[in-house]
Amino acid sequence: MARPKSEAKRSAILDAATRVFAEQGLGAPTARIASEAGIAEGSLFTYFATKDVLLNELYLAIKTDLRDAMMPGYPSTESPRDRAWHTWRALVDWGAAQGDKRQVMNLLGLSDRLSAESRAAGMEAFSAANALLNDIVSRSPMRDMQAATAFAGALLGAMAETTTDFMARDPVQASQTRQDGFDAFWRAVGPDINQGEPS
Amino acid sequence: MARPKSEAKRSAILDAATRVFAEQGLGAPTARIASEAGIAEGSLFTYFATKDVLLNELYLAIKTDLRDAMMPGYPSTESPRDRAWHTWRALVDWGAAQGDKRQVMNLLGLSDRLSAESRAAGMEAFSAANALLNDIVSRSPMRDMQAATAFAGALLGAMAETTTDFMARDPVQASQTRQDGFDAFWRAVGPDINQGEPS
Amino acid sequence: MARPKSEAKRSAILDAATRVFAEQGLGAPTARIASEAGIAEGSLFTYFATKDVLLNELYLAIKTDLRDAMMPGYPSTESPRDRAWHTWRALVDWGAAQGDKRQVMNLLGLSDRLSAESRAAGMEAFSAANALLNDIVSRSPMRDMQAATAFAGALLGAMAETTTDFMARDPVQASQTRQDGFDAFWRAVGPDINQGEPS
Amino acid sequence: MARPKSEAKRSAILDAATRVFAEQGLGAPTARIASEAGIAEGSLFTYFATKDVLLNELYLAIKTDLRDAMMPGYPSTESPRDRAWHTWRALVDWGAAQGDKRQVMNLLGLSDRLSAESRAAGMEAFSAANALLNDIVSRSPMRDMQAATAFAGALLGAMAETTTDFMARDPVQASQTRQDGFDAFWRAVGPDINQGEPS
DNA sequence: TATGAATGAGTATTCATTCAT
DNA sequence: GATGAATGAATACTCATTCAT
Repeated sequence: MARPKSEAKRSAILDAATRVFAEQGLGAPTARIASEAGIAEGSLFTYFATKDVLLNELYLAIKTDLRDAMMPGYPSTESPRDRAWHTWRALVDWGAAQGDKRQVMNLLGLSDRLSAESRAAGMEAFSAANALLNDIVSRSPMRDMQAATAFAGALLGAMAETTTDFMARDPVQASQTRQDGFDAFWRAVGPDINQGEPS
Repeated sequence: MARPKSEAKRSAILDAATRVFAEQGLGAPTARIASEAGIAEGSLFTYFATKDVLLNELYLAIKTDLRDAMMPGYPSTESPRDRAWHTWRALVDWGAAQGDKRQVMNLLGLSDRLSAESRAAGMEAFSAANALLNDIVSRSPMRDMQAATAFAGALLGAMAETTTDFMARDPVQASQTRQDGFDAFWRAVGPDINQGEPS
Repeated sequence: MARPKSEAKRSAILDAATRVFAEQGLGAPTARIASEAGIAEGSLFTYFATKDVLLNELYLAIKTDLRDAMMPGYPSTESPRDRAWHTWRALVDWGAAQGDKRQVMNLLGLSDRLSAESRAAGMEAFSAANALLNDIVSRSPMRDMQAATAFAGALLGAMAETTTDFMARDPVQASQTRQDGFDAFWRAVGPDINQGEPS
Repeated sequence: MARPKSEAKRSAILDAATRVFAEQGLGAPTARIASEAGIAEGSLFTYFATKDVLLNELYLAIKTDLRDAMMPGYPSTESPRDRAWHTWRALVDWGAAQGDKRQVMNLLGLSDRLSAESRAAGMEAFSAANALLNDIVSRSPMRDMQAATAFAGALLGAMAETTTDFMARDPVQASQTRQDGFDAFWRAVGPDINQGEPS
């Protein structure tokens, strides 16, 4: 095969797209992304057939990146609270460190150009987190809710998102904010105080 | 010719824009909005000099609408928890009822076409809510945080948003979900149990 | 209405398209046509929504032009041969005078971008000629053929086309060539010599 | 490495081009042709330096193919009418059997991408037919025309083309149509009835 | 003021051709 | 010679904005 498609080039495009979309929104020209990636305008379409394909694959790449950031050091055998803390910390630190990725992930999440398949695939990446949430919710005051686990997951995402915003806004306090955010989350979703042991 | 430009037409444009942006994103053509509003393509620019002006004024209009929805029946003299509940309920019901407005508000919030002034003006609209949050936070475990009130406000917004999503997804359970969401919020931000009185 | 769509501009576009397509083929850029018509690149699409629409409407316009060229002075009450001669002459003179139109009509006729509707509408324009052909064919040696009239019409078109080519190639002999072509056509399709009267 | 470029591959490209151009017009991508021919995109340019070269050589190949189809069994010693009939039959049968080739030949004939040389070379292939036409025309009513032989040749081509169309349209009647077409041709171009012997 | 035609810069995508492997 | 990735000019069509009516 003559000059195989370079994985490095593919990554360069995804990285460039992340930067450019973060700066200019999803309406940014593909030509801008190509030049940012250091390739010719037309070459982008060798790697991603259309802009929509690029958008969808970028979403998956970012979700995968996030998942990979949450795995290392996961304390499977510790208490739910410890595991929740690990997850929270990874989530929030990733968001703070990968500002562009986080922003683009949100942009894509709201966009109508994301296919249902991509959305579903994006969720699948977090089955581990779901198991944890199940565990937590079973002892939570929310335990009787319909769709309690999904709701808890959504709250986790939303509260972590908020926390990340504040960490980015005031980096000096970042580690304290991270803790405060988690405490709030744990109060909201953690074990029922009148019922369970003090976690 | 005291007030030549018709206020009704201005509203029609804002309403049409809300509908069209919700359906097609902020990239939707102004021509589409004009036709949806029942006016000529060019007339839109009599009311809003550029598309960016329209975007910014739409944001303010929606924020104002939301604020107006939260005022009636506000129980100024009741307990913080009652006032918080009123606020929560208004917020979440508005979101559920005004799906398009909520969606467009989020779209605009993420957009880079929103001026800093608009963003600031959007916040100002909620000074009443801020006073309440101040009150709540002073008795909350978060009381020692930097920017505690702002953080609590952001959490309120994020958790209400999440709750609204779930209410829209399962209308049968909506009123229960609304309550569950509030309970979670109150656990997270409400008074410190070891310290304050049960509100 | 503010500045109504100008019929003159529409014609200018069709004329420009005829010239440009004749010179560069149907692949010629719409931008070229617009500039040739003296309007802005985008204005072309005010008059013809897509290039395909332009192609189809151009075909109809040319066919109509041809039909209109064949009507004046049609000797309805004369002998078939006289009527045939009038038709032939009009056809062949139009082709010689309107070289670009003839060429583009052929180009479009072969193109797969012509809709079935356009093709059908293009034929309808020539119902008068068909009546004449019917008349002629009934006395012709071809009278027993399946689809004799259609076949005779196709031969008329093909032979006139050939004749026009030779007239254009040698203008000095044009009027003689026109006559020779007709004579050949009449021998081929005209009345059976062993049977009918010498027309 | 006496003849490194494979003749088989060259033919495969020409065949593929015929099929693809017939289906999609001359604007079809070279990449499509290459893939249809079972070779790599770039390899096509080893055999044909540019697309225009391919177009011109394809034209010649088709013309040659047609000429070769007309040679076998040519009754050199028979009457002009018999020889004409043989020629007509070969021509028309080739057109009916080789629909794609005929169509592409016409497409190319109208195209401005065909060089004058190719056009001339295409004609040369038919010197045998020209001799025959000369013979026929000398006894024809057209005998006094300027360029009579060329005109007769053009009529032959045009009438055969028309006949082929009708044969393709109604295959059941094909052999009858073939005969009817020839009869019309012979009436148009054959010997002068008042003068020559009944051929 | 209202209208909608006119404008032309901007955009995703295609494709003949080149060239590193 | 064969391959197919790389290139960038070219092209149809869109759309915010202007302006003649």
